[in-house]
Amino acid sequence: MMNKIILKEKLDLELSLFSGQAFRWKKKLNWYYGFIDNKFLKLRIKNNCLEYVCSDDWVAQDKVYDYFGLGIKYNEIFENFDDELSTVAYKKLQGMRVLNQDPWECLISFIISAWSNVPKISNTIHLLCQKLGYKYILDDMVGYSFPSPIQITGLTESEMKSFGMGYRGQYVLKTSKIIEENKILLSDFYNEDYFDSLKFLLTFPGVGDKVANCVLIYSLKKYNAFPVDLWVERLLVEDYGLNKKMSLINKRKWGQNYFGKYSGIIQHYLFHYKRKYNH
DNA sequence: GGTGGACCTGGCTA
DNA sequence: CTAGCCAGGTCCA
Repeated sequence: MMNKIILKEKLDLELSLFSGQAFRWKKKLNWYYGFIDNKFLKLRIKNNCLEYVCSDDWVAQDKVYDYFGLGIKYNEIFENFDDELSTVAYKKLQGMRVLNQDPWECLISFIISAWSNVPKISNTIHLLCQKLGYKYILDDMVGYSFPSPIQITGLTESEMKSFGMGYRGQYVLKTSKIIEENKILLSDFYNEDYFDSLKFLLTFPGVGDKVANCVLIYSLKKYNAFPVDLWVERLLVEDYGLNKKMSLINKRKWGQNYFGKYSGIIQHYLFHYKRKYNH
């Protein structure tokens, strides 16, 4: 059954799903296949509507709406912020939304992402899901749900290695154990502020300032989170005149201070713009 | 508190 | 085809 959401905000699925914030979406014949609220579905844009079809389980409209953060008015954010490069990036990448992904999947995905590259990250996550996830079928596409913490704790080191996790395998295992043993619900951090959430995320092995800020901006709605990766660092030095030697944390703080309340959303535009157009 | 190396591994490019 | 470089960083000394 087809579901429709009328769009008031601009939404570009290609840019939103393939700008390096999510790693598991697949495109086929104008449909984008993936998981929202842990259920397999497909999406497309048609006549200013976001259309989606679920596989087995129903996905509520507000979950899809929320996944793309459609309640946030990007026009206001960028119009109220007078900065040349941000404006250029915004115009060039209109419709790119910062996603609100599942925090657990996001945490593990970004631990895996450290010092790696997107094709490899996607492949590793895919192998993990294929091994443990629940299998869904929609049309001729197969999807595997993201495994729970307790499922991951059951894996052996050699299995982790076979997914291509490298040294990150230990981090993923340990983090899963901590979450499982302490019955931690990452969704509780929707109600905590940025600083407390950051402090807590940093206690997990394999989670440093960059990964923590990714989890905060791409899943926990902390819109002032500001991940400083290689690209953003280059951008801050080359385009905003920061001293190369400034520490990563101070670069992050500078970004949050300069770009303001929605610095994380602006960051994502600048990040993708820099990577795509301005090597 | 801040700094410099080491680090699994596969994709990518010469 | 193969070598060598590089990648959405983190940890530890």
